[in-house]
Amino acid sequence: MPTTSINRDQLRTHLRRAGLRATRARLDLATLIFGEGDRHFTAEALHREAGDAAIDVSLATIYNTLNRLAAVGLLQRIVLDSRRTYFDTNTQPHHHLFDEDAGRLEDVPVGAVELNGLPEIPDGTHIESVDIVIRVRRDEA
Amino acid sequence: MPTTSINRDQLRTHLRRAGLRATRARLDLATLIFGEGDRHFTAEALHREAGDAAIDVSLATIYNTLNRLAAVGLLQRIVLDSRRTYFDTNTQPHHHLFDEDAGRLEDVPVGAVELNGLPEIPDGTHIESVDIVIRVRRDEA
DNA sequence: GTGTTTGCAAAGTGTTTGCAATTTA
DNA sequence: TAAATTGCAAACACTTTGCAAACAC
Repeated sequence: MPTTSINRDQLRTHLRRAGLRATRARLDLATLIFGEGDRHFTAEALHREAGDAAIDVSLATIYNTLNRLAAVGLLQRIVLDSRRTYFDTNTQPHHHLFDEDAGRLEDVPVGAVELNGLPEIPDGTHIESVDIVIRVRRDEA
Repeated sequence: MPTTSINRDQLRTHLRRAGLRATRARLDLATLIFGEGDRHFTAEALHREAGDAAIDVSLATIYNTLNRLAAVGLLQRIVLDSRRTYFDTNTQPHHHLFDEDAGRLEDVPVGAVELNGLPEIPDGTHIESVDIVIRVRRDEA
């Protein structure tokens, strides 16, 4: 039994701690989402995956759940373009590498990028996040 | 007369060089867009601004024009969230600071951020861009 | 003249919302 | 039982597209 597997009780606890009711839909989705290490996915992809796993959840509930999980910090939202919003189970600070042609998103550990010095920020504000996205494309043939 | 002002002939040349026909709509829009130094704006904002300036251009043409200008490198596109796509007249490498509460986008000169080392990128790909967005929020009262 | 661009309205996407029915605690 | 959540369909905001008329070169 892999150490990464998570059982329903643990998920239930996770949800409760985050102030969310442990409904069937959320437990089912959480199993998919947090079942196996770090992952990136879109709402649409998760919906498809749920369907394949015979988990019957509406797209509205997918969005509802993802938004809540993101709001409580259990997921990170990454917007790549006006058509693609990904969710990331890795909520530690890190960056992203996006393959525009394959539409694939990968984590880049913070260590791989050294960032020195940040600009002045406006008075009365604080930094919420520093998002770095490295976009790559397939070389021309 | 400020040195930043650009006249129609210069704009006409810019467009031609980029392989775009210098139509009335494009010249009018280019005047707004490139008329006064670096700026950030959304398609919607530009449409409103055009209306205010008695420039009669449809939203479809705004998008069409912005997309072409971005495609030929005269504008940079910046996606901040799934609802907001900004265009930036500054096409030099630089980063962005986004005030989430005010919805305001500012340039951050490359010099203000020192980026050392980038991750390995997949074989057969090249880096298209490295986008850094620093998101700030108003401090709680 | 010929190919490009425009404007309109209509179609698309991805996401959110209103609300009654259901489920959770 | 009260409050939260679900599912559906309808609404949304932003963006793109099809096509005939207008225009640039």
